[in-house]
Amino acid sequence: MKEHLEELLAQSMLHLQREGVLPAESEIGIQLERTRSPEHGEFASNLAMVLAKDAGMPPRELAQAIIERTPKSRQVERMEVAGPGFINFYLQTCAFTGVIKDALRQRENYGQLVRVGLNRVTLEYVSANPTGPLHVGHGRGAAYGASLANILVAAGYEIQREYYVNDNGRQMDILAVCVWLRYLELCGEIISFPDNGYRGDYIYDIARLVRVEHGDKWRFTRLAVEEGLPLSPQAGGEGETYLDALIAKARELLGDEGYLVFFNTALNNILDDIKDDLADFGVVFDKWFSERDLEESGSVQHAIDRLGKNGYLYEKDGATWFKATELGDEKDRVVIRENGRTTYFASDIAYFLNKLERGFKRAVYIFGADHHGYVARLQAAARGLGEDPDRLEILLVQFAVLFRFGEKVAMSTRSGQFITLRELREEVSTDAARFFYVMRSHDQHLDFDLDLAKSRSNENPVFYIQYAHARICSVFRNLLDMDQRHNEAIGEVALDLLTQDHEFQLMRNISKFPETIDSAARLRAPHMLAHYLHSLATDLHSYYNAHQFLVEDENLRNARLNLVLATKMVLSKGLGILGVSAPEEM
RNA sequence: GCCCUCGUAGCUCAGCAGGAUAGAGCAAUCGCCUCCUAAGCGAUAGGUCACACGUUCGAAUCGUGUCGAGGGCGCCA
Repeated sequence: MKEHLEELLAQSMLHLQREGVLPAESEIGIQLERTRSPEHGEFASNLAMVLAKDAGMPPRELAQAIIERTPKSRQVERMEVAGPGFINFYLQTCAFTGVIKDALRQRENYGQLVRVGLNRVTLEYVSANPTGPLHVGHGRGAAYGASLANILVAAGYEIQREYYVNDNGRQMDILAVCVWLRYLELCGEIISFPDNGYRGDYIYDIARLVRVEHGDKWRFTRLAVEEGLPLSPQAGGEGETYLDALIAKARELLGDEGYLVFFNTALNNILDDIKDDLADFGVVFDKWFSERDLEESGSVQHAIDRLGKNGYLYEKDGATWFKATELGDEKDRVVIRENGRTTYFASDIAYFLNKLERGFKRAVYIFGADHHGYVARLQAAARGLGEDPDRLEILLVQFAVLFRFGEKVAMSTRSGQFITLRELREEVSTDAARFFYVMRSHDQHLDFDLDLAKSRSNENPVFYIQYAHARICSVFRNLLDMDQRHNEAIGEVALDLLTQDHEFQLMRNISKFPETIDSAARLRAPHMLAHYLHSLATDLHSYYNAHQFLVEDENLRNARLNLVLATKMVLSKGLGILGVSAPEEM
C-alpha cells in the first residue's frame, strides 16, 4: 500500500518537473508516513512543505498542485491538503479489506519481506566465556540477538548466527586450575582455594567427572602443589600473581596430557551446558566459532601481517603495538605481548577479518554495554585492516536488573550469588523471559519484574498477547462445536460487510505488520515488534468485546472469521519471531 | 580526568530518518459477564518531554553547554 502511494506521488512529481514548477534536478525523496489519527486519513506526506522553497510557492498551494497531478487509484478515496501543507490520503474500503486477502493468501509468509541484492550478514551474540553457566546478564543478549536474527530474516536478509567461543585465554587456564584444585580436594588434599578463582559448585561437578574417569591419577600432595608458590590472596598476596603461579605449577606437575584433561573436560562440559541452556531458551546458532581454531589456522598472524603491511604496527618495550590512535581510538593497543603471545584484541581483529573473508558483507556484533570500550578499537582495527568500517556494526545491550517484591535482586559474580539464566527460565517460563528481555529498547536499562513476568493476569503483556491468540483459537473451536465450518471463500467475497470501527482498526493494524518488520529490522529494534503485537492484541480484545463473531448471517460470519484468522496468523508469526509460543488455549 | 549510553505521566516505558492536539501499560476513580474464555472491555484523571541556548516553515527527536543516573577506560579475558 505504502509503495503504491509513493509511486503515485512520484508520478505527480515527474509532471511538476516537466512543467517546470519544480526544478528538474531537484532530488526528491518521497516521505510518506502513517497518520496518528484517522481524521487525517491513513497516510500523509510532507512533500509540499519540504519542496516549497524549491518551487517558490507556499506549501499548501504546492500540495494542491501535487494532488491535482496525482494519478487516480481505485484504492484511494481522496487526497486533501491539511494543516501547514500536509497531503493526506484517505483510502477506499477495498484498500483495507485487501490486507485480509493478502494475509490469508500468503499465510505464514505474510510479513516476509523480499530484499534485492546480496545481504549476507553474520550476527554474533552471547559469546560468553565458557567458564561457567550463563546468568541472567547473558540472557538479554541472547534474547535480543535471537529475536533480531529472526527479524532480519523476516526482512529478507540472509543471516548467519554465530557464537564466539573464547576457549584460548587465561580465564580458561584459571578455570582448568580451579577444577584441578577441587579435584585434589575430592582426593582428600586440603589445599586452600584462591578467592579470586571460580568458586561455583559446578566446578566440583566437573572435578568429580575427572575423578570418575581417571581416579587419583592426577593427585599430588599439598606440599608438592604449594612448593614455591607466592602468598595466596587470603594470606595477603596478590591474587592474579598467585593464579598465574598456580597455572604454571599445574602445567609442570600435570604435564601436557594431564593439563589438557582438566582443561578440555571443563571446556566441553561447560560449553555443552551452555548449548543446552540456550537451546531450551529457543536461542540457536549456525556456528560455534572457536578462538583456538582461529589461532591455530594462522588467522591471527594473517591479520597482524595485514596491519603491518598497512603500516599500523610498531615495536615498543619489547611488544608490538597497533597505532589505534591514528584511526580514532583513544590509545594505541598491544597486539603481541613482550612474552610473544598475542593479545585477546589481536584475536578480535583476526576474527573480524575472518568474517569478511568468509564472504559476509557485514559483521554485526551484540555486546553487553560494559564492552562499549571495544567499539572504538574495533573500528580502528577495521580501518587498519583497510576495510570499510561500515561493514562492522556493534550493538550494545544495556543491563537488566531483576526486581522481586518491588526490590532489586542483589547479584554479584564474585560471591557466586548470581542467578543463572536457567533459574530465571524455570521461575518465570521461557516465554515470559524471552518477551520481557526484548520489550524494552536494547539501549535502555531494563527493569525486569519477576513477579509480573510470573503473573497470569492482564498486567502481564505476554499473557495478554497470548490470550488474544488463544481467544481466536477458541472461537474456531466453538464454531466446530456448532457443527459449522469456516468458509474462507465466502468470507472473502463478503469482506465489504466489515464496516465497524473496530474492524477497520484491526485491518489497519494488520497492514502495519510488514512495515513493523521493516522498521524493527532497520533499527535493530525487536521491542518495536513487541509493542506492535501488544497493540494488535488490544485491537482484537476490543473487537471481541464489542462484537460477536459467530453470528447467524453466513456472509458476515465468514468475513469476520477471515479477519480474526488473519489476526491470529500475525500474532502467531510475530510471537514466533520473538521466540514466544502462541498457545491454542489458556 | 577522558569516553559511551540515558533523562518523556506517580511507576515501567513507546514515540518508527524533525511534522498536525506527546502515546501505551501499571497504579487511582467509575462502569461492563442470563453474551464466542472477565487472563477481557469501556470511561475519567494524570505532562514545563531534566534545564538553557542554537539550527528551520516546524524540535521530545538534530547541535552545543549545564545538571543528574548508569557504565567503560590494563602487555585482563
